[in-house]
Amino acid sequence: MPADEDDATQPGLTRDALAQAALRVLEREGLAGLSMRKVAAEVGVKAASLYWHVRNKEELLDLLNDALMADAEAPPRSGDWRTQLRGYCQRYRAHLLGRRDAAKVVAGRLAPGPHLLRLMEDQLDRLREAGFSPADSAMISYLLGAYVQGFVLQEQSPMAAAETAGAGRREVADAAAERFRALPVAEFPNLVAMADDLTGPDLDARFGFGLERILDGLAALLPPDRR
Amino acid sequence: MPADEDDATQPGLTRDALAQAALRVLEREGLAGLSMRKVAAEVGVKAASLYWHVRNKEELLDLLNDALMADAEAPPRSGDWRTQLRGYCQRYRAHLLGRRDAAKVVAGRLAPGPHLLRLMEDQLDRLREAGFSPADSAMISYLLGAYVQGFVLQEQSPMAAAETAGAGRREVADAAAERFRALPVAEFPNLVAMADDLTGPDLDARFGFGLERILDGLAALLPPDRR
DNA sequence: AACTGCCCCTAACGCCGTTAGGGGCCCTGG
DNA sequence: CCAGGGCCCCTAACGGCGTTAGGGGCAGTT
Repeated sequence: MPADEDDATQPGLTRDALAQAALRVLEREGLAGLSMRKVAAEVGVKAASLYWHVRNKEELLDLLNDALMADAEAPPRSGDWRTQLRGYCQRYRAHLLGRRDAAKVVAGRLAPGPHLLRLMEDQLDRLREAGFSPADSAMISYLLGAYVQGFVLQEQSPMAAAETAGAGRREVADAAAERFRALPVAEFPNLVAMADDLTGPDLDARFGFGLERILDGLAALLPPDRR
Repeated sequence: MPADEDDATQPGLTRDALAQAALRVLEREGLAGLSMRKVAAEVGVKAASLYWHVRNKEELLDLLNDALMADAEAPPRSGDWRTQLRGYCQRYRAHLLGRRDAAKVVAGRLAPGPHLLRLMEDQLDRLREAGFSPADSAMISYLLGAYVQGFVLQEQSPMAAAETAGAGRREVADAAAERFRALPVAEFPNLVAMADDLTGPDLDARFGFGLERILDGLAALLPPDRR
């Protein structure tokens, strides 16, 4: 009977191998298409066998959540605090955007995995070094996380929808702009007038804009000589 | 045969009645427990019948999304722009927090429903009035939305998990703090030291902190005499 | 009276998460 | 050498899910 499916069947199944398999299934099928049965098949095993390694799907998603963060990198430790913090947020966004449905997996998961903890630790360290108080540093970390995750969640979901349909990123934005323009002008004058501003496809610029506003606000917390 | 279930069976089924039923099921069972079959039962009908009124579950979720925003209220049009904008964000957060799984339903839904459009229109109006350019106003609206949704998503999900388990909001926070404190100090000195700051249960304060930073950043966009 | 939409039904498809229970395999201790 | 026991996978099944096909009754129109 032919046995080997693709890979790590050799050394027996590890939780780590499961996480990697889940990662591949996520990339291929999206979060909605990620099922126990498919992950099991990915490692060459039947669905029920997964429950030996994992309590339930929720726990598998925790593993997946951490695996998604495994190769996230902190920005170089050079430049002022603002440069470093900006680097953090932009890398985080790019990282999430680069993996299918990553924002949906990450968002609202209660416990950060070890890889994310490592990043948080480093980020807090830099915040302290920049001169923020411990309490402020913690809140800032939370603030930045909420912004980046919220932003990516909104920009990544339409991409997922677009994959379902045939369209690309550009078409989705155009369709959205069209919907705004089609609104009754009497009732929604601003939405109609700003349709292009609201739906413009340059999400990088929109993300950067918000980020700079936040950084401006953070700078005001520091004594003038440390800004 | 006894027929009447509870309500709107009288005038025939409307999409609006469907949305209301979905809202009730959401409140009772949470998003994970919201199924076509349950919504159908809620209106006294079998599951397949829903497909006469709605293309698929996704479309029902769109209706639900709008229904969730139906009774959201804009803050009073008094005070300076900062007061009004703060009111917007705090009301939005409170509104989402007040309905079970609302953040999950709203997050990443591509098309805002009519009720949300009305709020956006009003918010844009006030931004313009405060002196922000059209392009800036659009980006600011997006920024605030991302922050509030991202924040609420992170704070509401543990509540959902807590419902599943037996714990309350407080216990969840304590458990999280315990996890941070239990980390190896050598590797995560900041996380251990700031465990209380990171998991403190006063989410209102944490939300307010981030919000004020953002508002500070926005103020810098205005000419000094309009701040 | 026949027709035509409207609105609901039953039945079924294939998928899902999860559990019960069984059976090989290998390591260990007698 | 053999018995026991953990480890790891299996088959089979449960109830629930979204969705579709096809049918039927009831209204209003022609």
